[in-house]
Amino acid sequence: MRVATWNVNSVLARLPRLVAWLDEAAPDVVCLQETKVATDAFPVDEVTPLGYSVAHHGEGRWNGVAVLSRVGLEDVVRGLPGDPGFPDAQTLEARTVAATCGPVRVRSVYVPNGRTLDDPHYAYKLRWLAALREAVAADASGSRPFAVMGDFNVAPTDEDVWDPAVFVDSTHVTPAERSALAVLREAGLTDLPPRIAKGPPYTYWDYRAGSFHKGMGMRIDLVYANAAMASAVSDTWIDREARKGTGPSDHAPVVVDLDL
DNA sequence: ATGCCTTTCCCAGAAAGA
Repeated sequence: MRVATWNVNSVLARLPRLVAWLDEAAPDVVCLQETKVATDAFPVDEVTPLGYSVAHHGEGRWNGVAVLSRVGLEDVVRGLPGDPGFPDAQTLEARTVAATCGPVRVRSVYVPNGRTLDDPHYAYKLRWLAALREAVAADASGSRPFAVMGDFNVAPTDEDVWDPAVFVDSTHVTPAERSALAVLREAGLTDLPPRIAKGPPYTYWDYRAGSFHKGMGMRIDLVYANAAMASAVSDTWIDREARKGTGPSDHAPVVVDLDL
C-alpha cells in the first residue's frame, strides 16, 4: 500500500500536474494541502476516473486540505477540536481533515505558517499544534495504522534547513516550534525519515531566486506515524521529480510504501 | 534594497506564502 502527502499550492492551478502524478505514482491514499478552493469546488470529476474518492475541507482563497483514496473513504472528520482559530476562535481555517482508508487512518494537516516571531500568527501556530496533539491522541495510541501528515511548517532539526544561519530569529526553526513537534510525537508518533536519494531530504524550495536548483530547501512536509504504521513501512521517499518542469508546486510529495 | 516567484482575489495591486 502506498500513502503520500503533497502541498499542491492550489489544486486548480496544479490540476494537470496532480492528475499526471496520481497516474504515475499511483498512491492508494494522498493527503493534500493548500487546495485553495471552497469545499464543494474541489475538481472531483478530474480524479474519479483514476479511482479516487475525495474528502475535502476547503474555504476558498487560502488553506484547504483533502484526503484522496482509492481503497475506501470513511469516518471523515473536518477541522480540529479545540482549534484556536485566527484571528479569533470565531474564525476557523480549513487546515485539517481525517479519514479512514481501508486498513489505515490518515490526517492531512496544513499547520499555520507563523509569519514572524512577533506576529499573533506565531502564537496561533503553537496553540494549533497543541490542539493537534489532543486531536490525534486516540488514533496515535491505537492498534490501527495511523499517520498525521502534511505541511507542518516546521523544520524538525537544523539538518532540515539548507542554511540555519538564514533562519536566525525566524519561524520554522525555533525551539518552541520544535518542542511542539516533540510533544506531538509523545502521543505515540514517529517522524518517518525519508530515504536519502540525492542530497538533503528537503521537501520545499521557494519559487524565488532559483532556490530549487541551488539546493536552498527545507524539510517541512512530514509523516508522523504511529507504531502500527511505522512497523509496516518498507520505504519513505521524496518525489523531487514533481518539483521540476513546468508549473510545479513549491513543495514535493513525500511517499510512504507500506507492507501491511 | 527586504525583492527575486506564484497564487488568490479579479483586471490592480494587495496579501500570503516560509
